[in-house]
Formats: sequence, structure tokens, C-alpha cells
Amino acid sequence: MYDLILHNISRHVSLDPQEQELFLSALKHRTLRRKEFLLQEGERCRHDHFVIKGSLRQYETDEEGRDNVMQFAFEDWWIGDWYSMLTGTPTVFNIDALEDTEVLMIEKTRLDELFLEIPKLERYFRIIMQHAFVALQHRILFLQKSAEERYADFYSRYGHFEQRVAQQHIASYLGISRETLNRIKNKQ
Amino acid sequence: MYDLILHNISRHVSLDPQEQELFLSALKHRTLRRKEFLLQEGERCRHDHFVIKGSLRQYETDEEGRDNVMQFAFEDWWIGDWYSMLTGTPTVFNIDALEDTEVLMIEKTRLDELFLEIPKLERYFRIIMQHAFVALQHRILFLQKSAEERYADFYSRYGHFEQRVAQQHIASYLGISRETLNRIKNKQ
DNA sequence: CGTTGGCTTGAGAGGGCTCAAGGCCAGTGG
DNA sequence: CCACTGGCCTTGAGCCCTCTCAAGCCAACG
Repeated sequence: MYDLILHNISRHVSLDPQEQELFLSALKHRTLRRKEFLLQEGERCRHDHFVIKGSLRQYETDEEGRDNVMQFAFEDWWIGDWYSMLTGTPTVFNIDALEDTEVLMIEKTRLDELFLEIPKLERYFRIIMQHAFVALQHRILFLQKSAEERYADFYSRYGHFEQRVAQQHIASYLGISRETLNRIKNKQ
Repeated sequence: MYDLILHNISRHVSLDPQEQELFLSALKHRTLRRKEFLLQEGERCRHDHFVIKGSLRQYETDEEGRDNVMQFAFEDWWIGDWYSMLTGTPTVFNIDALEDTEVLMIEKTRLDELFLEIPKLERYFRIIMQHAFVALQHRILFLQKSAEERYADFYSRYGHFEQRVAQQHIASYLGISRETLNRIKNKQ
């Protein structure tokens, strides 16, 4: 159960056995059925979540009732709402499971304590935050391109996940309509 | 010269005098004339930069020769290319000065050393990274909205900077054409 | 005072959206 | 075991928001 997260951490910092133990003891395990919510608009997000099985999508629903996908999360990814965690305000996002899913969750307040006890853990979170930041910059650049180019970029990066996500959700992630995405895919 | 950056840091962590001294000794000062480059496409980005006077814009130039503004930076903001810093690869961005500008720069390798010597400094960078991440998420959400809504959101957040930046650069930041932005502003 | 850079305005075109209808499949319950 | 239903994908037609191209204007500056 903990192999995936320990391996993920070990790619960036090396915790000694006690530190690993301490960190793992702060985690809670949670399973979700397909379509079940991990977080709903209006709630306060108090945990960050690490996916060990399945997949989720994070999205906001706008005034016209349209869903805008902020991100997906598969095995080995973190997901949560840092805006809500940092400010303590209710989230604007929903996070729900696309498949039957298992996550490890850590409370934000506990994590802040752990950062004092295990500086290397703070380093780990700094580093993955930097990577997440860079990924969003890339995405913003691609949102300036045509629908076709956005899909091509998505496919080259995340093509292996494509079967696991409904086309309409991918379209929303790319900022185009489902119809347009469908036409692109059926072109050649 | 160092007041602004020390005050910025103190909003998130409190360094003791020796730590402040150590950190400040790692900084270099640089001045740029309007239109001068801080970073150019193809170079490796080895420093992060903190603006103490003036303003800059970070942008990529695409195949059609169009500039896409990634972000602006004013006094009290950090700017650099983390992708290039993390991977050691040449940057795709240009950063140039919109006004006569002064920055404090810190070498990435030196910063990594300082993180070991001053854990609170690592905390500071983790925190500002989280804030930057959240800001990009917000921007992605707004890139799904109409040209008018994007400008309204920009105005409410950064309206006080508007006079300091050419309209065409704001248009690029918002992902719309200069003409469209102009029409929006001259409507009512 | 000519040149350059940025803003303004008009006209036409087009990429992608909306609306709508139909098809396909998997899951469910009678 | 099969009909039904809901969810998702497909395809067509028309429209609209925003882009592109083009020309003119103005202010700053060397």
C-alpha cells in the first residue's frame, strides 16, 4: 500500500526509516467508488491526497453549469485544492472518481507539523510543487494554440491514459467542446 | 536595497540576523535598461530574480513569430524560468524589461546549498511556489472565459499596474488579440 | 521633423461553438 | 434473457466571437 508513495518520495529525497515511519503514520487510507466525490464545492479542503489506484478529476462548475476540468490524477499523483488549504476558504472545485479509486490522505495541519520534524519532507513538497508549477506554465502556453495542437500535445504527454477518461472530460481539460475534439480524432 | 526582499520573506518565515546576512550575501544586483533582456531563448536559466524596481515580461515566441506572454513581474515579485533551472535545459522564454529595472539575483546552485543551511528559506520558497501554483490555476480557469471576462478579472487583480504595461502585452497575457482588447476597453 | 511604436477603427473571414438528432453500448430490472 | 434506459460518442448545419488584414492617427524621441 505504501510502496508507491515511498518510491515517489525517494525520487527526490531520501528519508531514513524512522522518518518514513513517522510520515506513513500520518496517512489515512480512503477508497472511493466510481463517481463518488473526494471533495465538493463549498467544503473546506483540509487534506492533500495521493492516488494509489484509479483516477480522479478536479473541476469547477461555472455559472452556466459547465464543467471546466482543472486536472486529472492517476496513480502516483497528488491531488487537492491548495487554494482552499492555504486560505482556509471553501473550495470552488469538485473532485470525483472516474474509476474505483484508492487514495492516501494527509491532513494539511499535520503536514505543516511534519515539515518541522522532517525538513527533507518539506524539500520533497517544494520540489513537486515546482514541477506542478512548470506543468501549469506549459499548459497555459498550449491554451494559446489551436484545438488540434492542444490535442496533439495532450496525446504525446498523456496518450497512455486516454482510454481511462471520457472524451468529454479530455475536451474540457483542453478547453474545447466535445464535438470539436471528436471531429479532430475522427479526421484521419 | 534589501528592505523589500527581507520584508517579503518575513511575511512567510522569520530569519534571524545571521540567516538574513547569509542569504543577502548570496544575492547579486543587476540593473537593466528598458527593453534589455534578462534572459533569452536558448540560454540556460541559472538564476532566480527578485524585482526591486521596474517591471519585466516573460514570453515565448512561437513558430509564427507571435509573442505569448507567460507572466509579468513588478516590484516585490520573483521571476525566472524554473523549467530551465530544474532540468538544466535551454529556456524557451525571453524575459525583458518593460521599464528601467533593478533585480536581485540568486544562483540556483547557491540557493540549493542555502536550503541545507537555512531550512526556513526552503520553507519560504515552498510557500511562494504554492502561491504561484494557485495563481496559475486561477489563470487557466479564466482562459476558458470570454475575452471580456478575462479582462475584467485582470483589471480587478492587476488594474493598478495597467498604465505601466503596453495594451498589446496585456492582450497577449490574456490570450486575445490587441484589437479585441482595444474594442473591449473602448466599449463603455 | 521624420521615424518608430503603440493605439484605434473598419471590414471580412474562419475556427470552434451551439443546437439537434441519431447511434451505440453497458448496466439494470422485470 | 431481453427490453429499457442512461451515458457517451458521432455527425450535420448554422452562427458568432474573435482573429486577421489594412489603414490611419498620435505621441515620443532622436
